[in-house]
Amino acid sequence: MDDDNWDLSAVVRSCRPSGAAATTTSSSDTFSLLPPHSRPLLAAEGGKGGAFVLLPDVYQRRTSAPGLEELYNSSFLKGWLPRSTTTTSPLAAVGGSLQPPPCRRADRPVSRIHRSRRRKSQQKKVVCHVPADGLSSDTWAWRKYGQKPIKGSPYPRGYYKCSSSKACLARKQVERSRTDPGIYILTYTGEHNHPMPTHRSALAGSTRHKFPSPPDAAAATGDGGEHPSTADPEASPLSATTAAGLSPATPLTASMDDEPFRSRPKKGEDGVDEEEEVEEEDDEGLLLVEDMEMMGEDDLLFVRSEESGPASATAAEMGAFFDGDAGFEDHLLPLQWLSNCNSSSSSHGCYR
DNA sequence: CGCGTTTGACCGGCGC
DNA sequence: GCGCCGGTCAAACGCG
Repeated sequence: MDDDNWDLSAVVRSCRPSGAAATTTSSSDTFSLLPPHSRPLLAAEGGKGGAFVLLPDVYQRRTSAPGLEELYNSSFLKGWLPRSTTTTSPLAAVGGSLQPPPCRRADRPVSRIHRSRRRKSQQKKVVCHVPADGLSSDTWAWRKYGQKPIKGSPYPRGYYKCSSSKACLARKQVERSRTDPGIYILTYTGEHNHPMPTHRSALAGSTRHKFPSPPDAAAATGDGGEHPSTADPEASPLSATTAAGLSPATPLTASMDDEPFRSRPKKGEDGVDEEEEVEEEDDEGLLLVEDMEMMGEDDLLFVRSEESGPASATAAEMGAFFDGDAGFEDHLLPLQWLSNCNSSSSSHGCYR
C-alpha cells in the first residue's frame, strides 16, 4: 500500500520543475514551490475512451477536498485510478523483492528471473509526457543503466535507476516522443524506498556533461547528441542516444535540458541560464507535463496538460502533488486534482 | 577515487 | 515452438 504511494509520488515527483527541485524536500514545501502557472489538465483514460478532466488549482490546495471520496468512489475514477492501493499491486511485489545478487554475465544463469520483471504488462507504471525542461526537474537521483533503440521510434530509450539507494527499485525510462521531439516520455516503474534526496549529492558524476556536447550533433540528430563521450551520431541514427538518455537525474545541472532545448527554438544556450529560460518559456507551456499516465495492472491514468492552455501541469507539479506523504495510498491526490478541477478553474498564475 | 555513462550481450516476455 | 523486442546487466571508460 504505502509502496504504491511511494511509487507514484516518487514517480511524479521526478517531474518537478527545475527551479524548485533543489531545495524542496518536504512535500508541502514542494508543493508550494510548484509553479502555479501550471494548471494540469488531466485526462483520465480507463483504457479506452478516455475522459479528460481539467484540473485547475490542484496545487493550491492539497488538503482534502470534500467530495473527493465520492469522486474516488465513482465509477469514473475507478476506471482509471490506480485502485491498486491494495496490497497486491504488482509494484508492491516488485518493491518487496530484492534483486538477486549480481551475477556476472558469464554466471548469469537463469536466475535473473526473479527480477522486477514480473509480467511487464502488469507492472504498474506512470507515464508522463514532459517537455524537455520538465526532465530537468526531477529531483531524484537517477543513474542510467541502459539504453536501447526502440522499434518504430527514431529515438532510443534510456533506462534509469534510482541511484540514491541500491535497494531502491524505482526505475525510469526516458524516451523522446517520436511525434514531438520536444516532448519526452517518462515512464516510471517501481517505487522509491527511501526519502527523496535533499540535494543531489548522489548525482556527483552526472553533472559532468552539462553542455559540452557539440551543438551540431545534438541539433543534427535532433535529439541528443549530448554526451560528448558517447555520441557517435553517425554510428546510428539512434545515436540520438542520449536523447532519451539524458540523465533526467541531473536535473539541477541540466544535462538533459541541454539537448532538448536545442530541439526547440531556443535562445541562449549558456547552461547557466537554462533554468531561467525555461521559466520564461513556461508561459508558453514549456514546462508543462504534456501527458501523464498512470498505469496499473489494467488501469491507466492518463493525465494530459495542454501546452498553452491554462490547464497545464508540469511534471514537477504533478510530482509535487504526489510528493511525500500524500500519496496514492490515500488516493486523494488524484482525487484532489479532480475535485479541484471541477470546482475551480482558475488561477493559473504564471509561474514566476 | 568515486560515480555516472556508454555499450554490447544476455535473458525473458510476448506475439505469431 | 520460434523469433522479435524490450529490459537489464556489467565491464570499460570518462569526468570531476
